[in-house]
Amino acid sequence: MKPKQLQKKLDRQFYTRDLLTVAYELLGKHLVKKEKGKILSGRIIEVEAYDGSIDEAAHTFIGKTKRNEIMFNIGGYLYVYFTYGNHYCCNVVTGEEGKGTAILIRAIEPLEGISTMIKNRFNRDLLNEKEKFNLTSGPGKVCQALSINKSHYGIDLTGDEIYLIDQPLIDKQNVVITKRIGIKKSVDLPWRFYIKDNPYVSKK
DNA sequence: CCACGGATTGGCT
DNA sequence: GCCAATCCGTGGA
Repeated sequence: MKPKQLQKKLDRQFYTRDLLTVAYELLGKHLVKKEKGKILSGRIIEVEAYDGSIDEAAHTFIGKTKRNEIMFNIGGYLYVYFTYGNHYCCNVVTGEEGKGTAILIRAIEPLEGISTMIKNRFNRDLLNEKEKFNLTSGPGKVCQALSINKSHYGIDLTGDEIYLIDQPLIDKQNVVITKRIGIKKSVDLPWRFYIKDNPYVSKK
């Protein structure tokens, strides 16, 4: 890790650009969560883009509701939703105000605060070999490991609690662009981006 | 008020 | 690979 003063937080301008551009560029960036002085962070390995204007799988396809309203903000806010009765998933809102676009963070590679993430995920202090890559290899897992829940809905990512740190993408030649998974509508849009061969990529 | 299904996960076959 | 768990948001009556 670089010393703190050399780290550059991604700013509003980064998030307000085109959905797919931001989705691609999120790969390799560091996601940071601060809570009670503890820092939890990881490198973004896998994302999916959602655009309510043309994409039936997006939560904003039905228009603005109380649940999805933050997705219509200008880029740089956190959209957290609850699903399947158990899981939270977090998204980065992108674009200009009113677009209804966001990017689901599907997997990260743990960097800082790993022991806390283990505790958050499994309520234990140690992992067996099988669990090592099970820590943050899915959208629900990422939120559980970082303790992200509905209380973080709408957080401004240019603030100090949850934010992203700029990093060069060292796997540029290893980015895979393919169809999204776990959805039933608009299944053919190639809006899933991940780093090939990284062990934290979620299933398939 | 009620019915339905989901941007998932983990356990079992 | 298959499937149940679990509950809230959404839409229709």
